[in-house]
Amino acid sequence: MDTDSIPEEEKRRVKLIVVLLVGPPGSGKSTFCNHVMRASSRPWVRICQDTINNGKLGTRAQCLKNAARALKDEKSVFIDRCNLDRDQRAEFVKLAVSGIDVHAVVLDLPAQVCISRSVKRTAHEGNLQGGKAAAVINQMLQKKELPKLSEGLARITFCQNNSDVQDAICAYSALGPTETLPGGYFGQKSPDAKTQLGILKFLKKLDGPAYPRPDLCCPEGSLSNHITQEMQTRPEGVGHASLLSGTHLDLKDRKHLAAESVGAAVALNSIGDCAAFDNAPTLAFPSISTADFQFDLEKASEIIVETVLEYANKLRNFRLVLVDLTHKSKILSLVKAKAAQKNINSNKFFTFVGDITRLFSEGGLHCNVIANAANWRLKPGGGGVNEAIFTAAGPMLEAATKEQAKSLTPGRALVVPLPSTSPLFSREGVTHVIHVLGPNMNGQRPNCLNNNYDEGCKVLKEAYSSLFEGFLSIIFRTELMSAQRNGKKLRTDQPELQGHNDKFQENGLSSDQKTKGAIIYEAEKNQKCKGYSKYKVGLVDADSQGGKEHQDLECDGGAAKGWDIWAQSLYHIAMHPERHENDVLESFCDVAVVINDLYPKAKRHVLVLARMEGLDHLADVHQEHLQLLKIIHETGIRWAENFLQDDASLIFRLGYHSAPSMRQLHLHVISQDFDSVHLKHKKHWNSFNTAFFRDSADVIEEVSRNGKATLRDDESLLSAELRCHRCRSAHPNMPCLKLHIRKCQAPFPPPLLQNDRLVQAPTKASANP
DNA sequence: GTTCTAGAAC
DNA sequence: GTTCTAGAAC
Repeated sequence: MDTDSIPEEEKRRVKLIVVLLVGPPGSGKSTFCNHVMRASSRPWVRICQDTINNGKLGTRAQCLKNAARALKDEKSVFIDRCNLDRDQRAEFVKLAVSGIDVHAVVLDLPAQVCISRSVKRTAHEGNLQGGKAAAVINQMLQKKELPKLSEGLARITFCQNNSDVQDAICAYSALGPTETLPGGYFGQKSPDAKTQLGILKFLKKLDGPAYPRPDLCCPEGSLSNHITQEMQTRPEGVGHASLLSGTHLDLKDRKHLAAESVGAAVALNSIGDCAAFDNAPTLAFPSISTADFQFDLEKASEIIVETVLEYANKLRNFRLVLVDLTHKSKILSLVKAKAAQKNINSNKFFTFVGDITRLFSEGGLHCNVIANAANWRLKPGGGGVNEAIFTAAGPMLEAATKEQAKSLTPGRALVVPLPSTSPLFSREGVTHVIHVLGPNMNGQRPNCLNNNYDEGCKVLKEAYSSLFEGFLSIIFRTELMSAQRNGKKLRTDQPELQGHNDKFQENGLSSDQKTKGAIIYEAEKNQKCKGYSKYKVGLVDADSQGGKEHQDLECDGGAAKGWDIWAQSLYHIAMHPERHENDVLESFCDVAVVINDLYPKAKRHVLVLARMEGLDHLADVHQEHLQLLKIIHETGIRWAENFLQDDASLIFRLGYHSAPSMRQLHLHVISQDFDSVHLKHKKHWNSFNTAFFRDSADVIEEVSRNGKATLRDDESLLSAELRCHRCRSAHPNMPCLKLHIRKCQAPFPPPLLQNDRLVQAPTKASANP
């Protein structure tokens, strides 16, 4: 974005950032910068010492000079050099003056990875390639000194694998010109480590707030034993978090904070699995209705665990944290016990003792969303969590809330994006507050249910479902905003879809976090449906979707569910893209994965896989997956457009097979030349050129309107006569058809030219209305 | 999803 | 001889 296009008043608020990339050659520093710069709406300058001198190696002084010049031009800066030790970083840290933050992004990938990348390079800017790379990198890593906040850095993000890198790219890509990221340590790494430390070592050596590992259950007996022993000797109320935050913190100055695994029975598969959740979107929530509203604790804990269980498998990478101020909290013990019984994944759900308004600053637990046990008037005061949150957030929370709704009914949740000026945002990294109103059993408070627990349990369940739905929708909207920031808008002129777009723009992480439309989340009342993001704009009546034949989307943990082994390869790639690095073209913000079709049926044919359990095929798609469908669509469009840059003569169609052979929802992005040796059978042709193929834009429209897509999976479509997709002429067999389509240049049938079903180069599109 | 095979149809 | 189809195996 050109700074000239930023309005004057905005310009004054532009928040500049200097990001020092820290990592040896081959760690992906330049790639990181390029990804962010391509996707970001903020102006960036990449300063690379390897090329700064007219394309040749330059000096640190030149880098500094260029950085200062870029900042003067109100451009944020990437310092793309190794920056491996403190001295190398020091001069750049001095660029931090008023209004300019200096961050570090540490690309701490295994040395072998960096060496292997460097060895393979053929055109590295610094001419470090081939065999000498290994020696140089090993030498450099000997001197590595991980950065610390005390050097003067405002934020340090540690990336230890590709997934961490992707997350960091997303975080920086999503930053508008006036935004910044919360300060502190992100990711987990002891700044004192020279090499990858054993996990216990690095947990004990953190020198500042970092994510604690409350959920730590190590498969190796030695570690868990060690921790158990330490817990036995620590002062009461001081849990893992304090232990993990290490010896540099004065425990006396801290409130007693304890993070506790609620699923201790579940051992993690590997330490890597723990790390995957460190940067996951996290919702911290208090127990609803059990304090002032005097709801029965036993029943409440049952409902919490039951609802968490339903949501825990809906998305791969997020965390839910039940928070209470006191270690002796009965509700925490009850929930802990019940969650352990149910074997809930302790990465995704755990309890935490602490002040919900100071989880990061005092407990090192970063939660980007917190829930408020609100009152029906959505007003501050009244003590408890409500008063604490309104006080900590400042008056802007009341104003932001008021803009959205004046009151809340029991069982509902209201998502309020927090203005970036709020201390909760800047200090704790909280981007949204979700107000929740639970059922009341206290005669001294409004809407008392007089011990009617049939109704009470129903309402409490709705309250938690609404809360979790609100949280998941924030994740989806954030992903979508990120997609839109890539400079592409959803390709649809459907008024209904446009409306959804507007909603996202209003309620996503906009630069000033302002919102207009109110989104009230309500639980799906039909217990048969386990959908999770049904939302409506404005204050709406709670109505049931009643009678809809929703499928149970519960996760099966990877079981075949009737799919043969050969049909599961896409599923495995979607669930574990890190294990298929050679196949994965792009992993988009943990939501979608792009791969080449193994047997492409055209010159260009890629698949966009949904990274969500339980979405085996189009039949599993419902209203709650709308955002995901849009992200997949957007990703597909982006790939089509990339291909068009290479070959403007191509035309793409995006869609789903009504009844795919392979498990895991996947979007086909396929060029319409159908020029491929793999296109052999009638079934191949008809699966892309009859109603069996459902255009992505139509699917989105149908799901948005009807909550599901129309499927045309009758076998007769696949065995229908062969017809050219352009001129509709019939052909006796595949060779004849293939001969014909090679030369047929007839315009596409009118239905294909509507609703953006075809993606083509702009000049072609205008010539082919 | 693919490959392979056998037999039918042309 | 070539193409198509269906079924089995993976």
